[in-house]
Amino acid sequence: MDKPYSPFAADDRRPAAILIDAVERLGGSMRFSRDEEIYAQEEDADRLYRVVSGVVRTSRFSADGRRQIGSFYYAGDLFGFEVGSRHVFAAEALTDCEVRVARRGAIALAAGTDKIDEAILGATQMEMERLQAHVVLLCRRSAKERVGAFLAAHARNDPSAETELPMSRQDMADYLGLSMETVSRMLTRLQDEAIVDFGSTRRFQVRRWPALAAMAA
Amino acid sequence: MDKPYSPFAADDRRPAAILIDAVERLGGSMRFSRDEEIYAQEEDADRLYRVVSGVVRTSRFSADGRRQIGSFYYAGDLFGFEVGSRHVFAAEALTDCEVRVARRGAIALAAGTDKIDEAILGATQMEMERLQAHVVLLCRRSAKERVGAFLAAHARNDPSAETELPMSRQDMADYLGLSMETVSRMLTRLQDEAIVDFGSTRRFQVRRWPALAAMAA
DNA sequence: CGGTTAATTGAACGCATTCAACACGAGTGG
DNA sequence: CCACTCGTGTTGAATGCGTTCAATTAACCG
Repeated sequence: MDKPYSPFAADDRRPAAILIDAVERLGGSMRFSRDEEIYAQEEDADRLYRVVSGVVRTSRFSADGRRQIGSFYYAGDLFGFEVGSRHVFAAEALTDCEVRVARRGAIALAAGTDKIDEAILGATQMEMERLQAHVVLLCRRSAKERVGAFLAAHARNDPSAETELPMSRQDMADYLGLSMETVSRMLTRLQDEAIVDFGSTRRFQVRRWPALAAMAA
Repeated sequence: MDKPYSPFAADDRRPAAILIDAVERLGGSMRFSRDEEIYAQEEDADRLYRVVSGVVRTSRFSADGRRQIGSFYYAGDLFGFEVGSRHVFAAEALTDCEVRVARRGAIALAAGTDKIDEAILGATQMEMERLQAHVVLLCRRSAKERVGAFLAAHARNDPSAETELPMSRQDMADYLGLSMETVSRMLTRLQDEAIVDFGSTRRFQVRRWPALAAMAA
């Protein structure tokens, strides 16, 4: 099993091992093209998903049309268990992607109900940790810090390499609770301060990791 | 068992029934006076708690000293299971209160590991729903809407009765991601618009429920 | 009562938004 | 190969919302 990479996951991913395994063995493979819906807001949440390749985005529209991005999921990540019996967020393919899907019932049969509950609990708690960190980020941090933290999360696996951002500025904005323009401004500012260096609009290189990492804390 | 009241809980609290029961039967009773710590940030999370009387607040200090309030828990609410093995938030008595406490291990022995995992999973998912709603609130809503939603959540059980707010303006501010002054200003504004009516600083009556409820959506 | 903390109000500031114009890149067709 | 277009991203200027700092008032508790 290849080591999963996710900028948003907590470091310890052990509890999910059994789920990853089960989805891998019992799941069917599906392909989605860019912007295609994987599941809808309010849809029954009786499946577990794992990204094989590409990137998935979860989002939610409020009554007034404002969009909130829940998270981004990368190759190796599990998703679709964020909440109770119905999905609060919809999931869409951010890029063309391949996803493995397994019914919860099938996993429970194969692994035992207690095992799956324990594993889902572990995975859910990791997700919750991320959410709590996100609340703090949104509540207590400036636009520059939010954007910096976002870049740091994406670069953290290999800060010396060039990092690709698969999502649009609008996606970043809707995740960070900012306007697209502010995201753009903060990016140029981080660039002006020689903290990062954007080769193209969606590729960047970290110049001063300590300064960037400090924003993620 | 009296019906639990919590302004922040999701409507369906069924999954937690077994936990409530277990904590009730196996737990010991503890009393805390105002502002006393129930458990600390980073402390081991091997216990489950249930509020018998009074109000509990969970909070977290970041490195730079800024405080974030996680949630408030009222009589009947379970808390202490927000996340993995260590508490991310600390818990304090907001008012003098009585709390029942049980070790997870004891509950598992009595109810079976699978049962407790299932129940904790259900409770965790409810907590996550609240967190997701909170993220949307913080990301996408104005100060007035946030304060309105907060009041609506507290008044929703009995919108025609007078509602008491047990927490300070600063607590509200740290929960809503606003400054204390802004909270105060928005409250007077809601009062000026005849949406609510404050008899004293911590007691209010809803005047126009539809207008207030609209902010909670 | 006086002393203390909590809450409100005012004024000035600053950060992020909004609206608008412009730049850039990829793809298309002449 | 260049002109054109469309989507995406950047930049500028003006506005406004929420913060900050400071002063005042209200509630609480001895």
